[in-house]
Amino acid sequence: MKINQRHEWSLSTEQAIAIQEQLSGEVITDDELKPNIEYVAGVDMGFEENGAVSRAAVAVLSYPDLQVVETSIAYRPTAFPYIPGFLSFREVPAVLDALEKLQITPDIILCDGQGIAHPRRFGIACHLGVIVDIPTIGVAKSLLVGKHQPLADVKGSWQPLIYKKQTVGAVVRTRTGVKPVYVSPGHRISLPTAIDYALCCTTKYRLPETTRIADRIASARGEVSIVES
DNA sequence: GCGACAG
DNA sequence: ATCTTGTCGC
Repeated sequence: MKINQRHEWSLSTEQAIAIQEQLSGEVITDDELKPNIEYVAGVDMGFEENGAVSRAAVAVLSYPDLQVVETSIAYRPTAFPYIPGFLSFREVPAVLDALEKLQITPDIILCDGQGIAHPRRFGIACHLGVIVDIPTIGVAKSLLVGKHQPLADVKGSWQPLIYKKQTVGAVVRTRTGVKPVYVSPGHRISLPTAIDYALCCTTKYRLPETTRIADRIASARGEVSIVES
Protein backbone atom coordinates (compact mmCIF):
# COMPACT_ATOMS: atom_id res chain seq x y z
CA MET A 1 0.00 0.00 0.00
CA LYS A 2 0.97 3.60 -0.62
CA ILE A 3 1.92 5.69 2.40
CA ASN A 4 2.07 9.46 2.74
CA GLN A 5 4.58 10.57 5.35
CA ARG A 6 3.39 13.46 7.48
CA HIS A 7 6.58 14.57 9.20
CA GLU A 8 10.23 13.88 9.97
CA TRP A 9 11.19 11.19 12.46
CA SER A 10 14.52 12.45 13.75
CA LEU A 11 13.17 14.65 16.52
CA SER A 12 13.78 15.95 20.00
CA THR A 13 11.14 15.11 22.60
CA GLU A 14 10.01 18.73 22.47
CA GLN A 15 9.41 18.44 18.73
CA ALA A 16 7.70 15.09 19.27
CA ILE A 17 5.31 16.66 21.76
CA ALA A 18 4.50 19.40 19.25
CA ILE A 19 3.67 16.78 16.62
CA GLN A 20 1.52 14.82 19.05
CA GLU A 21 -0.41 17.93 20.01
CA GLN A 22 -0.90 18.91 16.40
CA LEU A 23 -1.84 15.51 14.95
CA SER A 24 -4.06 14.59 17.90
CA GLY A 25 -6.45 17.16 16.50
CA GLU A 26 -6.95 14.89 13.49
CA VAL A 27 -7.90 11.82 15.50
CA ILE A 28 -11.44 10.61 14.90
CA THR A 29 -13.09 8.51 17.58
CA ASP A 30 -16.33 7.88 15.72
CA ASP A 31 -16.88 4.84 13.53
CA GLU A 32 -15.66 5.48 10.03
CA LEU A 33 -15.17 1.91 8.97
CA LYS A 34 -15.76 0.22 5.66
CA PRO A 35 -19.32 -1.20 5.43
CA ASN A 36 -18.04 -4.75 5.55
CA ILE A 37 -14.68 -5.58 7.08
CA GLU A 38 -12.72 -8.12 5.05
CA TYR A 39 -9.17 -7.76 6.34
CA VAL A 40 -7.75 -7.08 9.79
CA ALA A 41 -4.02 -6.62 10.36
CA GLY A 42 -1.73 -6.94 13.35
CA VAL A 43 1.76 -5.58 13.90
CA ASP A 44 4.61 -6.90 16.00
CA MET A 45 7.87 -5.13 16.79
CA GLY A 46 11.16 -6.65 17.70
CA PHE A 47 14.73 -5.38 18.11
CA GLU A 48 18.05 -6.84 17.11
CA GLU A 49 21.71 -5.92 17.44
CA ASN A 50 21.15 -4.79 21.01
CA GLY A 51 18.29 -2.55 19.94
CA ALA A 52 20.17 -0.87 17.10
CA VAL A 53 17.92 -2.48 14.49
CA SER A 54 14.10 -2.34 14.56
CA ARG A 55 12.09 -5.13 13.02
CA ALA A 56 8.40 -4.75 12.17
CA ALA A 57 6.20 -7.65 11.10
CA VAL A 58 2.66 -7.30 9.78
CA ALA A 59 0.09 -10.05 9.39
CA VAL A 60 -3.10 -9.52 7.41
CA LEU A 61 -5.92 -11.91 8.26
CA SER A 62 -9.30 -12.40 6.62
CA TYR A 63 -12.27 -11.39 8.76
CA PRO A 64 -14.13 -12.89 10.52
CA ASP A 65 -12.53 -16.26 9.84
CA LEU A 66 -9.06 -14.98 10.79
CA GLN A 67 -7.00 -16.83 8.20
CA VAL A 68 -3.60 -15.45 7.22
CA VAL A 69 -3.71 -13.92 3.75
CA GLU A 70 -0.51 -11.87 3.65
CA THR A 71 2.54 -11.01 5.76
CA SER A 72 5.52 -8.70 5.48
CA ILE A 73 8.63 -7.83 7.47
CA ALA A 74 10.82 -4.72 7.42
CA TYR A 75 14.05 -3.74 9.15
CA ARG A 76 15.53 -0.31 9.74
CA PRO A 77 17.99 1.33 12.12
CA THR A 78 16.37 2.29 15.41
CA ALA A 79 16.39 6.08 15.57
CA PHE A 80 14.48 6.96 18.73
CA PRO A 81 14.83 5.63 22.30
CA TYR A 82 12.02 4.06 24.26
CA ILE A 83 10.41 6.77 26.34
CA PRO A 84 6.95 6.18 27.87
CA GLY A 85 4.55 8.45 26.00
CA PHE A 86 6.67 8.48 22.83
CA LEU A 87 6.54 4.86 21.73
CA SER A 88 5.28 5.71 18.24
CA PHE A 89 8.39 7.70 17.38
CA ARG A 90 10.45 4.57 17.99
CA GLU A 91 8.23 2.01 16.30
CA VAL A 92 6.09 3.59 13.59
CA PRO A 93 8.86 4.17 11.00
CA ALA A 94 9.57 0.43 10.64
CA VAL A 95 5.85 -0.36 10.74
CA LEU A 96 5.28 1.98 7.80
CA ASP A 97 8.04 0.20 5.88
CA ALA A 98 6.31 -3.13 6.46
CA LEU A 99 2.86 -1.78 5.56
CA GLU A 100 4.21 -0.27 2.38
CA LYS A 101 5.16 -3.74 1.16
CA LEU A 102 1.61 -5.05 1.45
CA GLN A 103 -0.48 -5.75 -1.63
CA ILE A 104 -3.65 -5.86 0.45
CA THR A 105 -4.81 -2.73 2.28
CA PRO A 106 -6.15 -3.73 5.73
CA ASP A 107 -9.58 -2.44 6.79
CA ILE A 108 -8.51 -2.28 10.45
CA ILE A 109 -5.09 -2.42 12.11
CA LEU A 110 -4.66 -3.64 15.68
CA CYS A 111 -1.64 -2.06 17.33
CA ASP A 112 0.56 -3.19 20.19
CA GLY A 113 0.14 -0.25 22.56
CA GLN A 114 -2.33 2.48 23.45
CA GLY A 115 -4.67 4.55 21.30
CA ILE A 116 -6.13 7.64 23.00
CA ALA A 117 -5.37 6.20 26.46
CA HIS A 118 -2.30 8.40 26.43
CA PRO A 119 -1.10 11.56 28.27
CA ARG A 120 -1.81 13.66 25.17
CA ARG A 121 -4.48 11.33 23.74
CA PHE A 122 -2.09 10.27 21.00
CA GLY A 123 -0.72 6.79 21.52
CA ILE A 124 0.89 4.68 18.82
CA ALA A 125 -2.45 3.48 17.42
CA CYS A 126 -3.57 7.09 16.87
CA HIS A 127 -0.28 8.08 15.30
CA LEU A 128 -0.25 5.16 12.88
CA GLY A 129 -3.93 5.59 12.09
CA VAL A 130 -3.67 9.27 11.26
CA ILE A 131 -0.67 8.71 8.97
CA VAL A 132 -2.11 5.82 6.97
CA ASP A 133 -5.72 7.00 7.35
CA ILE A 134 -6.97 3.53 8.24
CA PRO A 135 -9.06 2.61 11.31
CA THR A 136 -6.75 1.50 14.14
CA ILE A 137 -7.25 0.01 17.59
CA GLY A 138 -4.80 0.12 20.48
CA VAL A 139 -4.50 -3.16 22.39
CA ALA A 140 -1.88 -2.83 25.12
CA LYS A 141 -0.62 -5.46 27.51
CA SER A 142 -0.15 -3.01 30.33
CA LEU A 143 -1.39 0.34 31.56
CA LEU A 144 0.09 3.70 30.61
CA VAL A 145 -2.47 6.10 32.07
CA GLY A 146 -5.91 5.89 33.66
CA LYS A 147 -7.75 4.07 36.40
CA HIS A 148 -10.58 1.58 36.45
CA GLN A 149 -12.93 -0.41 38.66
CA PRO A 150 -12.26 -4.08 39.46
CA LEU A 151 -12.88 -6.34 36.46
CA ALA A 152 -14.87 -9.60 36.45
CA ASP A 153 -12.87 -12.74 35.63
CA VAL A 154 -15.06 -13.83 32.73
CA LYS A 155 -13.98 -13.49 29.11
CA GLY A 156 -15.70 -10.54 27.46
CA SER A 157 -16.14 -8.46 30.62
CA TRP A 158 -14.72 -4.97 30.59
CA GLN A 159 -14.58 -1.73 32.55
CA PRO A 160 -14.10 1.82 31.28
CA LEU A 161 -10.61 3.24 31.62
CA ILE A 162 -10.83 6.74 33.09
CA TYR A 163 -8.13 9.38 32.75
CA LYS A 164 -8.63 12.93 33.96
CA LYS A 165 -12.39 12.39 34.30
CA GLN A 166 -12.66 11.11 30.74
CA THR A 167 -13.24 7.63 29.33
CA VAL A 168 -10.20 6.99 27.16
CA GLY A 169 -10.47 3.25 26.73
CA ALA A 170 -11.39 0.01 28.45
CA VAL A 171 -9.79 -2.79 30.40
CA VAL A 172 -10.91 -5.96 28.67
CA ARG A 173 -10.79 -9.58 29.75
CA THR A 174 -10.02 -11.48 26.57
CA ARG A 175 -9.69 -14.82 28.39
CA THR A 176 -11.27 -16.03 31.58
CA GLY A 177 -8.90 -15.87 34.52
CA VAL A 178 -6.13 -14.19 32.57
CA LYS A 179 -4.64 -10.73 32.96
CA PRO A 180 -6.72 -8.20 30.97
CA VAL A 181 -5.62 -6.02 28.04
CA TYR A 182 -6.14 -2.28 27.60
CA VAL A 183 -8.17 -1.33 24.54
CA SER A 184 -8.56 2.20 23.21
CA PRO A 185 -9.58 3.81 19.92
CA GLY A 186 -6.71 4.67 17.62
CA HIS A 187 -8.37 6.41 14.70
CA ARG A 188 -11.72 6.28 12.87
CA ILE A 189 -13.29 3.94 15.43
CA SER A 190 -15.35 4.31 18.61
CA LEU A 191 -14.55 2.61 21.91
CA PRO A 192 -17.50 0.15 21.78
CA THR A 193 -16.57 -0.90 18.27
CA ALA A 194 -12.89 -1.14 19.19
CA ILE A 195 -13.73 -3.46 22.10
CA ASP A 196 -15.93 -5.48 19.78
CA TYR A 197 -13.21 -6.05 17.19
CA ALA A 198 -10.55 -6.66 19.80
CA LEU A 199 -12.69 -9.47 21.20
CA CYS A 200 -13.67 -10.85 17.79
CA CYS A 201 -9.99 -11.07 16.81
CA THR A 202 -9.12 -12.90 20.01
CA THR A 203 -9.82 -16.62 20.06
CA LYS A 204 -7.72 -18.92 22.18
CA TYR A 205 -5.18 -16.61 23.77
CA ARG A 206 -4.95 -13.32 25.65
CA LEU A 207 -3.80 -11.31 22.65
CA PRO A 208 -5.55 -10.91 19.26
CA GLU A 209 -4.65 -13.48 16.63
CA THR A 210 -3.46 -10.66 14.40
CA THR A 211 -0.74 -9.71 16.85
CA ARG A 212 0.14 -13.32 17.60
CA ILE A 213 0.55 -14.24 13.95
CA ALA A 214 2.74 -11.21 13.31
CA ASP A 215 4.88 -12.30 16.26
CA ARG A 216 5.08 -15.84 14.92
CA ILE A 217 6.25 -14.87 11.44
CA ALA A 218 8.76 -12.39 12.87
CA SER A 219 10.34 -15.02 15.12
CA ALA A 220 10.54 -17.50 12.25
CA ARG A 221 12.60 -15.08 10.13
CA GLY A 222 15.46 -16.79 8.34
CA GLU A 223 15.10 -19.98 10.34
CA VAL A 224 14.68 -23.42 8.80
CA SER A 225 10.98 -24.20 8.83
CA ILE A 226 10.01 -26.51 11.65
CA VAL A 227 7.07 -28.91 11.66
CA GLU A 228 4.29 -27.61 13.92
CA SER A 229 3.15 -29.73 16.83
C1' DG B 1 9.78 17.76 44.39
C1' DC B 2 8.13 12.64 44.37
C1' DG B 3 6.38 8.63 41.76
C1' DA B 4 4.47 6.49 37.34
C1' DC B 5 5.79 5.07 33.11
C1' DA B 6 2.73 1.36 26.26
C1' DG B 7 7.15 -1.57 23.98
C1' DA C 1 11.51 -4.91 23.79
C1' DT C 2 15.39 -8.37 25.48
C1' DC C 3 18.46 -11.72 28.44
C1' DT C 4 16.40 -17.22 29.56
C1' DT C 5 14.92 -23.46 32.23
C1' DG C 6 12.39 -25.34 34.69
C1' DT C 7 8.45 -25.17 37.24
C1' DC C 8 4.00 -24.17 39.74
C1' DG C 9 -0.96 -24.52 39.04
C1' DC C 10 -5.59 -25.19 36.80
